[in-house]
Amino acid sequence: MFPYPSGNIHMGHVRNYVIGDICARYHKLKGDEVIHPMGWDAFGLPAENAAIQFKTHPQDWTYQNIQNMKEQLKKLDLDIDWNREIATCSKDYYVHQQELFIELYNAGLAYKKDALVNWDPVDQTVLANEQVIDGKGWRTGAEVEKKKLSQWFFKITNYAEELLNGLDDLDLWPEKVKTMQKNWIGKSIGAEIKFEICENGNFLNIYTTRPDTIYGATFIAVSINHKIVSDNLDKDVIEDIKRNFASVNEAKEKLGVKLDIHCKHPILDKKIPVYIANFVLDTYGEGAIFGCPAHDERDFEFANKYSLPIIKVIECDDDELPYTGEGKVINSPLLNGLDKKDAIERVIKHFKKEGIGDKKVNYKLRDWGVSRQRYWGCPIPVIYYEDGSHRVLDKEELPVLLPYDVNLEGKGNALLKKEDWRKIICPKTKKVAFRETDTLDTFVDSSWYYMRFLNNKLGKPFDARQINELLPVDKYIGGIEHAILHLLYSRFFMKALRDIYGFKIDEPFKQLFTQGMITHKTYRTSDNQWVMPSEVVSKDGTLISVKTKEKIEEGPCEKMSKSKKNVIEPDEILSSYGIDATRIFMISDSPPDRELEWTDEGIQSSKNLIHRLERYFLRKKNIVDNNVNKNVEKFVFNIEKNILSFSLNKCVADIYTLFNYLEKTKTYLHNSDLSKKILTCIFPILPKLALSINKSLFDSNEFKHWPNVNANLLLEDKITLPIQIHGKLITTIDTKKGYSEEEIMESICKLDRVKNKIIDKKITKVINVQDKIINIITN
RNA sequence: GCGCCAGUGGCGGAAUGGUAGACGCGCUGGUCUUAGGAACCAGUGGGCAACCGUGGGGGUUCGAGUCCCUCCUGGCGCACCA
Repeated sequence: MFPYPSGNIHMGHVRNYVIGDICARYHKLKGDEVIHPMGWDAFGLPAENAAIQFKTHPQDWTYQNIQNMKEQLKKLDLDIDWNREIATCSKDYYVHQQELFIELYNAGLAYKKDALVNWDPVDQTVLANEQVIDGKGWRTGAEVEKKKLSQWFFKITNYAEELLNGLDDLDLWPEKVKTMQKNWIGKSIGAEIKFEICENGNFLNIYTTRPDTIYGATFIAVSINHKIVSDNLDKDVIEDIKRNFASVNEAKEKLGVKLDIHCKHPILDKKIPVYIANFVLDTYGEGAIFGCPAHDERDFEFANKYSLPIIKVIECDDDELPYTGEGKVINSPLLNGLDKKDAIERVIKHFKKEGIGDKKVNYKLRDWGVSRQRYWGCPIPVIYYEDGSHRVLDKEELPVLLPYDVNLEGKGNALLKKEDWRKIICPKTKKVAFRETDTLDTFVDSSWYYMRFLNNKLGKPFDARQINELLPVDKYIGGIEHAILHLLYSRFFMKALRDIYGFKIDEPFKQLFTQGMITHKTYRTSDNQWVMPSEVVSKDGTLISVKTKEKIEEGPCEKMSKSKKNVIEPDEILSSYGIDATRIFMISDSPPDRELEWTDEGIQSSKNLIHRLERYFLRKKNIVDNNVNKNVEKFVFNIEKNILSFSLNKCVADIYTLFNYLEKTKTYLHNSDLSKKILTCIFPILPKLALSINKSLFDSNEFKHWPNVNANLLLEDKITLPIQIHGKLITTIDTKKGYSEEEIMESICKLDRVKNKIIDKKITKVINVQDKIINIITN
């Protein structure tokens, strides 16, 4: 995943890109065609905020950061093809994105509608859901308001079913990510039922997954934002109710307001009251439910509070109420005696016959709101006429360039104030028109960048032939924090563009690897001020601050973060430990998908290993051990296996194992062919070290091919066979593969440890797993 | 509350149902020295031993860290989703 150019690379980037680099270098040695690109997710709020804070321009700030971070990345010896570099804020990128927007619009996948959005009253902008934390703006801390605004949406819901089903085929994705996406899409199967409103004969739609409990329905509850509310109550009254609801949001206490209307029960001849309830979501289903207090916890709580009847319709004890489990239906003439599944089927059939309901599949997933009231983003290619109508531009009218010269002072979107940019004469109608001032969510930028990498200089977004040939991305590496947003949006884009451009590709990323975070101990003073690790020293067993000599408390290991000051700067590490030690430490202590704890001992021992390897190859050639070929062969085999399975921590163990063996047996390979093999295998992990040794031993500047593994050499002839009695290990015996059971049992029975165990016992059974283990069973 | 993942030495972690603890860190003892952010050698799950040991309890199996059931603990995600 490409980085956001925030200023400096951090250790998380280092780990991410080192893991990817090892894979890329390995596959190149295997002769595979490898595209290993890098780019910048360069639009977004932080640039604008920084620009205001430091009195610079978002573009200047961003490009300066890109330049800086590119230099830092280059120090990591990454085998990146910089010719493919893209920055999403460059017009060479976002202009093509405007074309995609037009295509999506023409395909009916982009549309405009009024919607309730998160509005930050301080920053005067809409915030994405993920930028709202506990109901407050992430940057301002201000209470976020719900505001109705006209917004652009992408119709991701059209693909809900396919996005869900497609997960089953992503067998190289972590289960966790797939589960998260599944939950986010949130498919449920239920029924939609029309309730007739007694007072006016209109209908109210509700969605339920439990139509089998319909006989237990004693009230209807709707969301405060439901249309029926504004039809029946004055604005001020609604505002009052909203305020009242907001006051108990945290406590989740059930609140309701009774409306002056009733619904007819769809089967029974009775009227049931309609409430506005604070626990009914306007964003799920129809924003309206029927309440069945006997078999739903929320309805039960609500019914008790407002003294509504509770009618039991699923068999259970009274003290079990609300009972939400399975059981036989009771008190329901049409459904009595049926189990849940049959009752649901039966009642839906009835509703269908009566024309008041049907089976309904519902998704939690909502359409993707892509409008942002911000300057630093991709302009949406739309214009508005003075009569309020709008027109999406034609491709020929592109590009809509983001103006550089804007006034970022003050609040709100700078584009709104940029009158000479906003106001145009529409070339088609010759009428006065105004450009759309909202820009696209940055997640749009990152939804298709992997396609642009295939040819970043093309005069159109991408070449369909190339997409078909090269996508999906074979290995995609990044943090799990993108599990839903970026990875779901990208999957949607792949499918939508497939349908528009006729690609044969359904999924953008074949294998997803989510690397773990890097953690570090935290330090704080007695008055709870965070302290940088580099400012802490140990003196006489206690930690003190270098600067103030204050006593320092050591806290738990946590994700590196600037706020807790427990960060290690890659630049400092690279200059004191070097690139090779830094790279190998990134994969040493933990499997790459788990947390890695940064420790001084860890990085130091990585550095020691690098020195050890350097020293080893300087030694005079001395090949004495006749197992050396076999051990090198095993090494090649294991490294390859472990790179392919992302078990990179085991690659490090493989290196130690090999060199422990070589040094133990005093086998020095110097410039032998075996050295070349070994160096080729460590090259993907430690390119600088491998190249420098390669230069001095072989006067060569490259590694050409990954060594072929000679499977015959891997076969062990001699084995140490474990001997068990009743499944417990007793001893081992050295033998050769292919021993005969009869002969070996004879020797085994002579072994003291075995003899003592089976003395005055009879062997009733011998389980011989040939060449693996022998288990002796006695009476 | 729902879902997912994970519990193995002092620590990070290895183990296609077949010798638990590879490899590293740390620690102990020793060697060497142009005193280093070294290097080298030996040792390092517990127990004097028989033996005991992979969160607890059951089960399947000749054999379980691994499979099944159940409980406990921790982490992550979602969360009034009807």
